[in-house]
Amino acid sequence: MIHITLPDGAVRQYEKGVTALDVAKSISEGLARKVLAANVNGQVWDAGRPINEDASLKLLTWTDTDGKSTFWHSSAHLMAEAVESLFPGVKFWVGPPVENGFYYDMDLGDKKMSEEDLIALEKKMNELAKKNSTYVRKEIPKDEAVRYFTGKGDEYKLDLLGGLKDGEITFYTQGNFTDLCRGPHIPNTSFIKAIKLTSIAGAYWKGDEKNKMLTRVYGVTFPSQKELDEYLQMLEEARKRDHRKLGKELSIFTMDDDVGPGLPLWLPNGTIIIEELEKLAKETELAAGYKRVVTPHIAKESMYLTSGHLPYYQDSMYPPMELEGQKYYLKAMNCPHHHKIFAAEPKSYKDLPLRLAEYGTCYRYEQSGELFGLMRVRCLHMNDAHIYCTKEQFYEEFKAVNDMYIKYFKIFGVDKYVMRLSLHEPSKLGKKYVDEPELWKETEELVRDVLIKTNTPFVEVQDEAAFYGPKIDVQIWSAIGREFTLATNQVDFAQGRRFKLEFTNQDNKAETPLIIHRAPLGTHERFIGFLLEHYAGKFPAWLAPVQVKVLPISDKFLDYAKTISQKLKKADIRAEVDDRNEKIGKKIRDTELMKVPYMLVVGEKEMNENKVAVRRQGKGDAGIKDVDEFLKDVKTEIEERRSE
RNA sequence: GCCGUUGUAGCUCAGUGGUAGAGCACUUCCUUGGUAAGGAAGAGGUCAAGGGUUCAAUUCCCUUUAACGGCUCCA
Repeated sequence: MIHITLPDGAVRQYEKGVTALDVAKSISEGLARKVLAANVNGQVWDAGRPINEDASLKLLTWTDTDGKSTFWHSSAHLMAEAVESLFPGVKFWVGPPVENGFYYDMDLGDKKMSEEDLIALEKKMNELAKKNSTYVRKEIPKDEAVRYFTGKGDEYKLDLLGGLKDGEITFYTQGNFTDLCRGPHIPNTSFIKAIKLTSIAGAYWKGDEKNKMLTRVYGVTFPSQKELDEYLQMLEEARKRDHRKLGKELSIFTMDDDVGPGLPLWLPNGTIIIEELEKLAKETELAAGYKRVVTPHIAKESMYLTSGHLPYYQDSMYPPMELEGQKYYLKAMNCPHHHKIFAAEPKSYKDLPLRLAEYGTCYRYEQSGELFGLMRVRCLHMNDAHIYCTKEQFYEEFKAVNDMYIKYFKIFGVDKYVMRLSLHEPSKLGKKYVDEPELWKETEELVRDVLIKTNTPFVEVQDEAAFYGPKIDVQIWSAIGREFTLATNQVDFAQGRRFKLEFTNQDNKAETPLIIHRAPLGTHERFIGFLLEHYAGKFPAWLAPVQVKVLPISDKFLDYAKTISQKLKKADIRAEVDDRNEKIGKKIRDTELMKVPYMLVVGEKEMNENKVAVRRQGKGDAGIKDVDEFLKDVKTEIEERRSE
C-alpha cells in the first residue's frame, strides 16, 4: 500500500501502481470524467500512469493551467495525426501548447498547405477525436528510438533525440500516430470536443532565421463547443478594441502608401492627444527638476561611432545620406545628442544630477514584417530624458524615475503590466553587450536593489538588457495579445566614458557620471496605441479630442447651442456644436459612436432656463444642469485629469 | 528580412474573362423632430502599380508595393 496526499491535506491509502484516474474515481465518477492529468510530487503526469510510491497528488482539470496545457499538447498530437493522414511524408518538429492553444511545426517537403486545408484538417481531427483513442506512453531505449526515426528518415526527431539520454526517452501513441514526446497527455482523444485551427504561418527551425523555414499551424481546442464559441466571441471583442480599428474610426491617425510604411500621420484628433500627453510630461518633469532641450533629427556618423550605437544597430537605422563628404544618419535615439549637451559646458558635482528631457523624434528602420499599427513604427516621438548623476545619487534618481512611472500609471489607470528587470547574458559580452563584466554585475545589483527596496513586483529576464547596461521595462499586451515594452528605465555605464563625459568632484578630480535613460510614457505612437486599446477608445475627458458636443434639438436652438459652445471654448474646453439637419436621436447616436465624453442636449426647455440636458457617453441621460455649474464640473474633471 | 493570406467608392464589403455593385459616410432638397439610425435625389472607382497570356483582363499568370497572421528582430 502507498499513501497519497491530496491538496487539502487528506492522506488516502491505495495499492501500489494506482493511477490518478483511479484516485479520481475513488472520489467521484464525475471528477474522474474531468481529469486531464495530474500533478504528482510537483511533476505533471499522465492521469493513467501508475504511481509506485508515496506521493502528493493534485488532479488537474480544464480549470488548471497545467490541465489546459496538457489538453492542448494532446490536441497538437491529434492535429499531427490528421496532418499525417492528409499529407503523407510530413516530418514533424515540435508541437507545444501556448497561451491560447497550441501549434505544431512541420516540414511538408515540397507540398504546400493552404487555409482550405485547415478546414479539411479540422474535419479529420473531429473524426479522429471521436475514435476515442488512448494516448499510450512507452519508455524507449535511445538506440531503439534512433533506429525508429532513422528508418523514417526523420532528421528533426533525430536532432531532438541527440539532446536526450537513455532512460529519458518516451514515445506517445494515439491511433495511428506515434511521436517522441516527454508528455504528459490527456487520457484519450474523446476529451477534445471543439476544434478550431486558427492560422498557418512560417517559423524558422529552432527560431533561427538562418535555418530552414517550417510550416507552423496554430489551433485551439476546448472540452465543449460552448467554450469554443465563447473564445471566438472574446476574440471578436478584442478586435473591436484593436487600436488600428479604433484609430481609424476615431480619426486619430492614418497611414499612407506615399508617405511610407510605419510612418503614421497624426490627424487633428490624434494631435490633441499628443499635446495633452506632452503637457502632462512637461508639468511632471518640471516638478521633478528636469530641464528641457531640443536637438536635431540627424547627426554625423562620427557621433554614432563614439556612442557605439552604429556597430550594434546600423541595420535598423535608415541608411545614411552623404553631404559635403560626410555621412549623416537620421537619429534612432536621442542619447548621443543629449550627451553632447552635457559635454558642451564643463560640469561640477554641483551641477548633478542633471536631467535633460526632450520629446525626441526618432527614426528606426524596423524590419518590414515587424510593423504593427502604432505599436511598432519607423518614426517615433519618445518621452525621453537622460539623467547624469554620481554613483551616490544613483539610487535616489533611479527610484524617482520608478516613482514617476507609478504616478503616470495611476493617472491612466494602468494596472495590467509586468515590470521586467532586463539583464545581460555573460556569454555575449563583447558582442551584444559592452565588455565590462564588473560594471554589469554592479549596476544590475543596484537596479535590483531599487526594485526590492521599493517593494515593486518584478520578473528577471536574462539577455534583454541594452548594450550599455541593465534596465527595467514595463511590459504590456495589445488587444490581440502581442507583448510590447511600454516604458523603460535604463542604466548606462558605457556611454559616459565613450563620450568622455566628466564632472569635477569634491576632491577636484575628473569623474565620469552614471547615466539613466528613461521613457516612462514610452513613445507617443506606442503609448497612444496602448491608450486606445486600454480605454477602448473612450478617452477620459482630459484626453478626449472633443470633450463636449452640444446637440440642439432643432435649428431653432442652434444659436443657443453656439452660445454654450462659445462659453465652453473660452474656458479652454474642446466643445463643438452638431449643426447638422438631423433628428436628436441621430445626433446622439453619432456622438456616442465617436465616444465624446459629454453631450449637451438643448431645446426649448433648456434655452428658456439657461440650462443644458447632460448626457454622459455610454451612460445615458445625466439630468438637467445649470450651464455654469456644468462648465465648472467639467473644467475640474479635466484639470484633475480624472478617469471618470 | 523570411513563410502564408489579402488589396474593388472615404469606410465595411459583394461581384465578374465581355471595361463594376450594396450599406454607411458625403452633396442637395423635403422634414424642425426631446435622448443610439426620418425621407428622396445626386455625386463618387485607371477594380494597389507595372508587365504577360487572350479578340477581350478588375477577373488568369509573373513582378513590384502595401496591409494582415506568424517567425526573426526591437537602442
